Amino acid sequence: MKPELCKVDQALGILVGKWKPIILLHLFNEGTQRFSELKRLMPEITQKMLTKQLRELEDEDIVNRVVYPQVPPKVEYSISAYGQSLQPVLAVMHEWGTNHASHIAKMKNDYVIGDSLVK
Amino acid sequence: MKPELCKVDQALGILVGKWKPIILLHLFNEGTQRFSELKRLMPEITQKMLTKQLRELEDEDIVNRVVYPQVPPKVEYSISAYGQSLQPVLAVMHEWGTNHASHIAKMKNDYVIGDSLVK
DNA sequence: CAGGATCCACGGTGATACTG
DNA sequence: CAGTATCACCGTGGATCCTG
Repeated sequence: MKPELCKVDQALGILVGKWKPIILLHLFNEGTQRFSELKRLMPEITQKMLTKQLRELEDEDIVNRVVYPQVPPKVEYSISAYGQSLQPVLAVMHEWGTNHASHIAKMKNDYVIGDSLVK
Repeated sequence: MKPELCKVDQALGILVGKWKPIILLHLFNEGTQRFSELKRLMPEITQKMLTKQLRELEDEDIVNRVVYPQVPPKVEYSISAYGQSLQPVLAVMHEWGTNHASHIAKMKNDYVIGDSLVK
């Protein structure tokens, strides 16, 4: 079987990107946001990256981009109607991810205790 | 909020890798497999990549690696007890991914029809 | 059989500067 | 304000050869 035929990769494809999950989280939680508001919510992201990741999400019809023709410019981003369908997916991943973090922590801890040695 | 704090990234982290989803799919569907069997199931993967991705999944306690001390070597891989917890996650992603593929196809199709122009 | 070791190409990401 | 343009780095993945 070829990797392209694995549908999991379809979902993975739109989520992969250093900032995409956090961008989606903000749009889901805080609702419609302007470009500058998203930037303020994620101080470490560069404008270039924010633009790029938003464009990619827009191309996949996950987010809506609304431009107000005025000066200074105003652009609002929001989760599209179709994008709402991602919510359960993100919820499952978030839940599993939360548990996984503690699972790995516990594994390492057990090892240290059993070995009586750090590192 | 820092991207590292997004738990979705935890799940993403263990799934990201060109061959990981397909490897997991085979281990879930076909059960325990030898290294060479996995290689045969995925003719396009290189030995280096198969080894690397399996090691990473093993490090996350998703797959078990059992070495039989014999000549020639025999190594079997399987989904770990903990790794089973990934099944619902993959199922949701697979389902969403399947629908997404047709959604995007439909979008492009609508565009072509509405515009009466190809490309 | 199941890797390990190298070398290399490519794309994603970041820093910075500029613009309508 | 909301981008675009350019340059540079680095990790992922691939090709190839070697080994217990």
